[in-house]
Amino acid sequence: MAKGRVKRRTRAPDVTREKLLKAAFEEVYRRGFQAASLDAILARAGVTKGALYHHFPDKAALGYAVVNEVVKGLLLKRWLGLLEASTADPVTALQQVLRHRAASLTAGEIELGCPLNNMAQEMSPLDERFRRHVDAAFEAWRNGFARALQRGQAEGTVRRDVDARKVAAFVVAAAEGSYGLAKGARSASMLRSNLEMLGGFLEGLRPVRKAGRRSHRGD
Amino acid sequence: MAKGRVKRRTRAPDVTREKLLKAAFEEVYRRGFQAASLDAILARAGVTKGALYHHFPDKAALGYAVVNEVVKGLLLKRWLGLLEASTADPVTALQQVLRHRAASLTAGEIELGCPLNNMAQEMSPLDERFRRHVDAAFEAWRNGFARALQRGQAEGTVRRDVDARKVAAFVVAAAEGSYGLAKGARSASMLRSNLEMLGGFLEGLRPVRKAGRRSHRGD
DNA sequence: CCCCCTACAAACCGCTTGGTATGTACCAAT
DNA sequence: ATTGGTACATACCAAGCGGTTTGTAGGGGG
Repeated sequence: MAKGRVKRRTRAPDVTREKLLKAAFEEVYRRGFQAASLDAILARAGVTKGALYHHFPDKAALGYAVVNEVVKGLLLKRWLGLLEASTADPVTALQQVLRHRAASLTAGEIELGCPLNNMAQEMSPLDERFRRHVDAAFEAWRNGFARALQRGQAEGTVRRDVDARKVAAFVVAAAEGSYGLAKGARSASMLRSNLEMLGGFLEGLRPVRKAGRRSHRGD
Repeated sequence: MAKGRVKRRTRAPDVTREKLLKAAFEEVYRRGFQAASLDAILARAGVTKGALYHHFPDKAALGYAVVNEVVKGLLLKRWLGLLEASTADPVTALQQVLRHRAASLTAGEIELGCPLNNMAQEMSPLDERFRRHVDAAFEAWRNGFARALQRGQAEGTVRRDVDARKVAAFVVAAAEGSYGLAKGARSASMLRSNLEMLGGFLEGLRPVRKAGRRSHRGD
């Protein structure tokens, strides 16, 4: 055969690794993890199997890395970034986050839903390590909300008779459920409506400042 | 048995069809639709490919039938059966449904989540017909809740300043999200806590009475 | 009785899959 | 200049996939 050079670009293993992670994320986001083809990922990344199996022992490890190094950061940025930067009380700040999410929806987000939730629903029952990686990301999310609420409780802007961690878990669940339903219905308006409702629920977390306490549970 | 015949059981095409649907449901529920192997389904059903492809044109059609003839009915029975049978006001009835769901959780439900939601999340972006079948089931669910709330609005047991359909969608979303998060966290207590929170949210749907509150006690 | 269509069983097929084996260009250390 | 490990590319493989083809037992209608 001829001497034809195959122009091997200068070595940059970390760049290759990130190209793999990005391509894997995109493919997994569209097709799901199990249905995501390694060949499709490699084509998208512009590398070959040699590169993949040099950086990752197998497909599962690539999936774990996608969760830890791509999806987790993306989610925390989206849901905690604005929250932790805000100086408002946590209820208001959370409502701002919800409104900002509702205002900046993309078509892809409606169609494909939340990448973390997708992987959670698909892989949690099938791969315990997958489940733990995903749950760690969810826990970070819940903790971010819980810390904000606890701060509000300390500052007196959030009712003290609620369990901040339980409320945080509920808010995350309601948000994920809303994304999921909207994805199934292909309806951005349904998602917006649900996020608005969730904001209304948060309103009930503000302390009641009328004289005397009201009990929501009968006598 | 001198003859050693391969006892071909008497013809019962509808029985065969239901065995296929049941087996397909179980396999899809565990592995997801795409990862569900036809061979595994057939082994579970105790029939062969000839039977499958006699009753269904392809794998997708089997999936649609599972949604329409298995999952949809299961879901509506679980979430609307008790609701529509109840004579209480819709808020109370919905709270009863949530409590009943929380009380009758199985280990499999925690591990595998909601079968309809699983299929919705996996297949909605990949197959438009799948999405429509799934969405029809979700719509029936939302409509069931919405009708109950509208009845309550007509009877004066539910606030009239809320959009019953939007509230219904939110409740379904919150419930599904709760199942999903609990599945990822493998936590029955988290699911129960979330369902309880959702019940608390429903409490806010009761009409506000300026002079004292309603003190009608049921059960 | 004899059809003959229904309701399967069994064998088979092309293709894709995740994973491996092997070869080689790059580059820092010697 | 030689070496040697790193960072890939290429070719290959067995297994499993959804789907098709072919054969045939069952049983109601004539």
